[in-house]
Amino acid sequence: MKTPAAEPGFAFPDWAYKPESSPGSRQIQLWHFILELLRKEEYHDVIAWQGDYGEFVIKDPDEVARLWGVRKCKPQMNYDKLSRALRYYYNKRILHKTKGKRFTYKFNFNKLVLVNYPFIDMGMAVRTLPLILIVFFTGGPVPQSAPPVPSGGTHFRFPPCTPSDVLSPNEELRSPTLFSSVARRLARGSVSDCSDVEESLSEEQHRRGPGPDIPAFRGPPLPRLSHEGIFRVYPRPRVPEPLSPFPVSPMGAPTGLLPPQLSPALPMTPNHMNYTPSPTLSPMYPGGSHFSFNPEDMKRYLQAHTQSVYNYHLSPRAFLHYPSIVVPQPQRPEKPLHLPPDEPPFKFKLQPPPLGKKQRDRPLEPGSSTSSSSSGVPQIKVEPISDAEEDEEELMVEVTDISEEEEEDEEVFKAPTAPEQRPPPPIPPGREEEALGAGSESGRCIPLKLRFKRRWSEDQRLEAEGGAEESDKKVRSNQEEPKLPPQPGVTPCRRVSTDLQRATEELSLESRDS
DNA sequence: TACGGAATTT
DNA sequence: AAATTCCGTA
Repeated sequence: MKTPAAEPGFAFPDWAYKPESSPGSRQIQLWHFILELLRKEEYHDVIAWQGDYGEFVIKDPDEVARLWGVRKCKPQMNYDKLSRALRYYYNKRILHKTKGKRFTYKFNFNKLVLVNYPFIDMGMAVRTLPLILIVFFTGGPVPQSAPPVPSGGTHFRFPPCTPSDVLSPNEELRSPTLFSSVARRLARGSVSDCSDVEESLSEEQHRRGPGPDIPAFRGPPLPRLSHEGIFRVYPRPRVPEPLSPFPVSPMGAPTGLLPPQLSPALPMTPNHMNYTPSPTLSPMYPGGSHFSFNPEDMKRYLQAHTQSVYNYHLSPRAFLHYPSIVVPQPQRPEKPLHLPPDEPPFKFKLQPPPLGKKQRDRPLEPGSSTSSSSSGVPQIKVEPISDAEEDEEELMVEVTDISEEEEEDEEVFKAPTAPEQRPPPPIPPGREEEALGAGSESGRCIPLKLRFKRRWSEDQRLEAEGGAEESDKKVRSNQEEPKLPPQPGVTPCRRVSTDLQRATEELSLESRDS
C-alpha cells in the first residue's frame, strides 16, 4: 500500500485518487457526483440542498442526468436511468426518497458522515473503540488502506479480532467501496484537489459561465443551536488538547496518530449512528444549502447524537470516537428535554428487537447461511425491504443493539418517554467521567439485548396506553425471541460502571452467542 | 412520477 | 459492484 506521505494524517488508498480514466480505478459513483454538484453553487439551479438535513431536490432532472451522462460518458443518460441508479441506493441506505416531494431525495448522512469520521471523540473512553471498529468493519475484508492501527497506544489497540471474527460474515456485507475522493475531499474540505471531478465539471462550468469557486466551508458561522443549551459541558481532562484546530477537517489532525478510518464498507454496514438526532442538527449550514463537515457543525451534530444516546439508554457503541472532536459528555437532564417552541421535539421510538428474516420475502435458498432465524447466528438482512418506513430496520446485525438500527426518519424520534422507570442517575460532581458509561450504565447489570428488549416492550406498552393512532404499526411477534413483558421491577442499576471494558466484553459475548 | 425486476455493461 | 438499459406496474 502506498501511503500518500504528502498528506500527513491521511492514508487514503491509491484508488481514491485515481481518475476514472485510470485503469483499474473505480469510477465515480453517482452519489459522489451528486454531492459534488450539491457542493457547487453553479449548480444550485439544477440540484440543491433543500428541506431537512441531507435532503436535496433535483430541480432539473434532465440537466442532472445530462451532467451525469457527461461525467460517465453516457450520452444516452436520462433521468429515468439516473433515478434507477438512485433507487439502488435505497437498499444500500445511502439515499432514500422523500416521499411526496418530487425529485427529492435524502442522503443518509449518518453513513456518509460517520464513516468518514468514525473516530470523532464523543468523549467516551477509547475502550469502546474496538466495538466501533467492529461495527465499521462489518463490511468484510478490510482494505489495504483501511484500518489505521494507531500505534501510539494511548488510544486503543486494534480489535483483537477482525469483525468477521465477531460478526458472522455475510456475503452481502462485502460491500463495495463507497468512498470516493469526493467524499474524502469533502471531508478534508479541500476543493483545490478535486482535479478529476472539477475537470470534468469545468466543461460544464464554462458552458454555464464562470462561477465563483466556492470554498467548501464558507458561510457564516453557525448560530448557536438551541440544543447546546441542554448540554452541560464537562471538560474532559483525559483529552489534553482542546478541539483540535484542524483547518478544515477533523481528520486533518496533525498528530498523525490516527490516520483516517475510512471504511470502504459503507453501504451495507450497519453502523452505530443510524438515526439522526434531530433534523436541525445536521451538519449543514443554517441556510440548509450546504452540507458541512465543519468540525464545529459535526461536533454539534454528534453532541446531539450523544445526548440522544444518553437519553435513550442506547448502547455505548452509539458513541463515537474521533480524534479531534471532543464532544462533551451529555448529562441526563433532570427533566425531559425542554425544547424550544419552534423546534419539534425528538421523536424516538425503539424498534422491535430484531426478528428472523421476514417470511414474506422470497423463500430463502436452503443453502443460504444467512437469515435462518433458528440458526441463532447473527444475521443481517441482506435484502432490505424498502417499502414500509417503520419496517426498514432489518438491516442489522443481531449483535448490534437497537441503537444501531436505522432510524433516520423523523417519525422515530419521539419525545422521551416518561422517565418513571429510569430515574436519571445522579452524577456526583467530579465523577462526570463515569457518566461516560451512560449507554452502558444499566448494561452493567442487564445485558444490552435484554435491556433494549425491555425498553422496546415498554415503548409498546406506553404506545398501547397512550396513542391508539399508532395502532396500525405492526407489532411484530417474534418466535425467536419471545417478547419480554415490561419489567417495572427492574432495579435501576445505579452503579455507574467505570469499566467499559467489561461492557464491551459482554457485548462481544452477546454477539457471539446470540 | 416513482418503483423495482431483469438482463446487460463497464 | 455499480451502474445502465429496458420496461411493466402502480
